[in-house]
Amino acid sequence: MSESNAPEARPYHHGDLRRGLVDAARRLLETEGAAAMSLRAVAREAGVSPAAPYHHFKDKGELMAAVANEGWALLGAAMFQTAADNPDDPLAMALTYVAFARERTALYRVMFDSAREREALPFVGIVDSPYAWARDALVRDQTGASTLEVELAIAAAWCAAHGLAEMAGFRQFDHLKDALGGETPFLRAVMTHLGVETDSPAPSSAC
Amino acid sequence: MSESNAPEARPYHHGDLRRGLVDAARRLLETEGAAAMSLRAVAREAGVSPAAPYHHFKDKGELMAAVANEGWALLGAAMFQTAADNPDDPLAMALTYVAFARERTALYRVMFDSAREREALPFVGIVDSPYAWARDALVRDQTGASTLEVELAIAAAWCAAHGLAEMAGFRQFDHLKDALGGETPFLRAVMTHLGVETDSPAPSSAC
DNA sequence: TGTACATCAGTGAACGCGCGTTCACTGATGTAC
DNA sequence: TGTACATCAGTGAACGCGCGTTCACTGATGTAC
Repeated sequence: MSESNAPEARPYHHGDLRRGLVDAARRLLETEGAAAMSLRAVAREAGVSPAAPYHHFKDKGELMAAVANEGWALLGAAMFQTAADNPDDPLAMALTYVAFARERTALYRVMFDSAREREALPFVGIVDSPYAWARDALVRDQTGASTLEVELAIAAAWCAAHGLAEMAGFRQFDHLKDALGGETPFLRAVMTHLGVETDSPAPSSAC
Repeated sequence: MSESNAPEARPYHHGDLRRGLVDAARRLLETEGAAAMSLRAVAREAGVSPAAPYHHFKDKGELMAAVANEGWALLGAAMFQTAADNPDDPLAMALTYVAFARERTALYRVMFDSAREREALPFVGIVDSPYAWARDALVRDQTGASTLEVELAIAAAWCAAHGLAEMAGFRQFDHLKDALGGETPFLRAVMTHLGVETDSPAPSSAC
């Protein structure tokens, strides 16, 4: 009650500045965009001097990497939840992916760029593996499919989701969204077009 | 013969500095990447003082826009050529798109970002319209398809191509490329998976 | 329970840098007479 | 054909800015005795 409504009159020691910096960075990315995300701005946002972050991260790159990891963990958790709620529904998974990327564009860009160099899919090992879930679902659907075919299917779905996530906001598609009754129907329609379907019975080539 | 082999001892007036700046920018994007592409660096690369560009572009943004236009024109020309060489082959078109984006990553990023705000597809009106070609090919394939369905198909193919272009370099896919015998087979496999096919006889829902 | 001291996590001032942009200028070009 | 002059397209120095990073420092914390 009587305490100041300023940001809590932080004591000299922050408590968990590492966490605070990653959160501040995410906040900045969401509100100001990628260009505004300097180390100094992050420190400012966290209410701390420009030199403070160096007690927790070697350099700016290390902070960015931590932000990317955090982002993948968040997305992983969201997809894990979707998988639990909608078993055997690749479309629902894809829509969760796209929605996440659409809602946090700048964060998603940071995540995506960090994935470029990785050996493994970013999900693996971060959260108990939407990748594994996707693989299992596809294996269940397409009995007899080789590992290679399944991995190809996952790669394809991921590409489709990424492409859609980055393009869904294009003005060029406004009239399509209008015609279909909103953004979500548009997203569903495009993903369906690309073969990502609910409960997909895998259109076999022997028709 | 006797002339210096230095960059031609440019006279005081450049001749076509506007053109020179756009080319210099493209060169920088290809060799140094997006981060290195400052207005000053472009002027330097073009062999001109930092103030010179302001006689041809209002500000940095206007130069970037010109570079993006140039890029779309180049890509448009490449796709037009592909269309001429491989009629009725959406897959070939898609592969050309992906190859262009893969070979000039940074330029493609600039182009893509510039497309975000446009009303119309960037191709339209720049080069005699790969978009129109794509539409015609699809209309030919799927007689009776509504305009909306055709436009949805194009949107989907574009998303797929963009996603693949940005992800094809991922380390995660190395073993898939190896297993399939190289990058191109990998690209073909993914695009096929996403329904972009050579001479596509459009898998109808009445199977 | 109290005191000395090592360790940790902050501060704030300073560094050098490259950026976008502006300014007064000057060299080159072309047109009028 | 020659000269005066307006216009255009360059120059180079300067501006203020925010950046990443380093430095010597100091305040807070916890442990040993």
